Amino acid sequence: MNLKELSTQLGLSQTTVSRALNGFPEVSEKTRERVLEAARSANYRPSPSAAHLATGKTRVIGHVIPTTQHRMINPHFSDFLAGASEGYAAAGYDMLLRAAEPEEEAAVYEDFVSSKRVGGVVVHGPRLQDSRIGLLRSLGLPFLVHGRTGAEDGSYPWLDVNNKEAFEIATNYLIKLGHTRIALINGLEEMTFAAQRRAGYDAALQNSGLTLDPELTFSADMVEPYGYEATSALLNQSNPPTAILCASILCAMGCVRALAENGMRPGKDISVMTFDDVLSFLQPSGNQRSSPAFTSMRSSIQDAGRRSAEILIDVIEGKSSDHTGVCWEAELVEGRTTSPLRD
Amino acid sequence: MNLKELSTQLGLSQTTVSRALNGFPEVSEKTRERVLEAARSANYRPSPSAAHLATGKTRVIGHVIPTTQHRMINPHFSDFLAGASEGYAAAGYDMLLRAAEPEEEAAVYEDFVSSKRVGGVVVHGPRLQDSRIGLLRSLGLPFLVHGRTGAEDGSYPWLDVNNKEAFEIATNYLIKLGHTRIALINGLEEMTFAAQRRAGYDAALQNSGLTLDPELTFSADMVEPYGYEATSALLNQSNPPTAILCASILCAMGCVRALAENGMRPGKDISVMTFDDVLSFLQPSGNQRSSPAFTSMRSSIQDAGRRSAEILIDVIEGKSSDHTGVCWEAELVEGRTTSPLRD
DNA sequence: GGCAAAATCCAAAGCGCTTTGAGAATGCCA
DNA sequence: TGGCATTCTCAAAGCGCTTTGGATTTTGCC
Repeated sequence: MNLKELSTQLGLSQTTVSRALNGFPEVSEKTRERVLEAARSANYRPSPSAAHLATGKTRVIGHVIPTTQHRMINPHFSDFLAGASEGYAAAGYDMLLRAAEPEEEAAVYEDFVSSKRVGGVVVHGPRLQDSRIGLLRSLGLPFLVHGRTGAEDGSYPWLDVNNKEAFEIATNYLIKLGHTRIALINGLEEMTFAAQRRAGYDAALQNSGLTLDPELTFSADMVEPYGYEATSALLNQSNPPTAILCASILCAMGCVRALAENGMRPGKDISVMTFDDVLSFLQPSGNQRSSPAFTSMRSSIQDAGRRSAEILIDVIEGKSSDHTGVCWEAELVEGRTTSPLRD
Repeated sequence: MNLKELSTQLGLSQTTVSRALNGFPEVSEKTRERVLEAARSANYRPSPSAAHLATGKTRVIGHVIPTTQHRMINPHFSDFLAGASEGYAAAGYDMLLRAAEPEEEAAVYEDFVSSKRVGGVVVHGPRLQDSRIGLLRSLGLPFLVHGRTGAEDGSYPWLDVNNKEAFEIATNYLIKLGHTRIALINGLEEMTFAAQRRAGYDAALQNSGLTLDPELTFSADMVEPYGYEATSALLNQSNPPTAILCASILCAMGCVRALAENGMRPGKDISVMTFDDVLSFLQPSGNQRSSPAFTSMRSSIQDAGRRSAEILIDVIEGKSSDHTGVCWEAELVEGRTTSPLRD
């Protein structure tokens, strides 16, 4: 069933039917009703390709999946996508995914533009210095950054968590509990989010007059085994920390695993705090209770995905161009993995 | 830059240029070279929408993301997608994602067909009785099932792991170690994969003359807190198991967490085995070693995604229609979480 | 009742590509 | 050198939609 068939069936022109379906004012309410009803019962869907060709607009948002050498798929990334896809679906948009090596990413964006495949893209994992912003701007491809670059100047749309503030709060929380040797198991510090977290951690320590011990800080991809490795290394030190701050709940789980192997209980023998992206597969489902119950700074990455989708669509449709940047505050959640320093 | 511009620039007709680009034999090698070079230097990309309109074919594969009430995004799902998107990218295909409530899934497929959005779909999470196969067949939309339905009759393409065999092997492995009280923390048994795993477990116990204790088996979504809950419940029983078999490494991690809280060490005080989908974010990255080192049945879900993509593309392009079903065997990996039953 | 204005509706062009059916150029042989 | 079979190239139609500019009908008002 296409427009032509539908319109002859209705005894109307294609113009009128198209206008009726797209909500143009030139068509009477009565006719519109009749058209909508016919379209519904005939199960008519306009062809997105034809519409794209005619209008130059496409209701598709592109995301590039980085395929690193380790084939590491960031679960944070997939939860973000899940949220975003809900946002898209609600607005009648679709999500297009393309796998690419990091060095191919620029070529993918160029391909998106010259083939007119997508109406906009979401940039993932921004770095302090990120050439993608300049590229996308020069390509004229609408975009939204999940996170920020280092030199974020309000000149492009982004959605981010206030990572510096979050880690300053977390570190201060541990300091207030009496801890002075606080380890940081951070993400890759070339990434803006991790650099900001580091800055928050540093600031809190300095404001309290504590010294930064380089032996207590780690920086790597936030996977479970990394949390395990880093914690094992910490426990082997001559003067181990009394509190550990993790950048992701995945690291935190690896951390707890290492502690358990060494007979240490988080919240009793040592304090553990983490940033919690509310990853879906770590949440209790159904009527089960009990999560790891970490003391954490919490901000749902899935919600961020949903909101990002909405903002980007607004940008593409020119509804509100004043979205330059949105910053969310993380929430402090007190769990059972922290306690005042003993003796 | 479009075809028309490119062809006038070359002093050729659109036909010739199109044929040169698409590898038709009617054009001389010399001309083809010239055309390809010009296309490259002009950074020309044909419009997928226009090509779609002209040919009726679209190089896009659809995936439906189920958005359950718990907003649970299966990390197994996302690792599969990561693999699949690599397979698509290699063949010049793209992946289209659409979020939908489970009950909307059928409507999404109908929409895909009537709007001609995709050239095929991958069906995720097949159940023993699954109406989607019949629907897709009647819609004439090419598809591949990741997994199988219960009544798999070789009449549709699928890629699956031999789950029954895998869990029979795993259970037998534990039995050989002397265990007789073996718990199963399984996935949702309405799903085929979980039902098959259950069947393998049952078969192994029966073949060894062991009795099935319903108190030792659990069935739910495979998230970490579920593994924790189930294990906690098991440890509270009057006659707790001496071995636990988990359906996912996520459950296994929850299981180990519960054990640790109760002062039990896997591989020492109790044996733990799991199915390992080789989830990327649990793998050590870089030069770190050490994973949880579970004794496990292993099969990479990311590889499955990649292969699924290849098969589905073959089906769509009519290259090989004899792909009715592909069954992979899981590999037994001996880790440090199992040991012979003591006393 | 008559006329302008408003409300409806329509034919046709065009988006960028593929592909059919036919024409021009080339090579080969007698 | 002429005639025929190949080889290469082309103009034009069509895919399903939107949108311009114009035609037709209805309405409002004196």
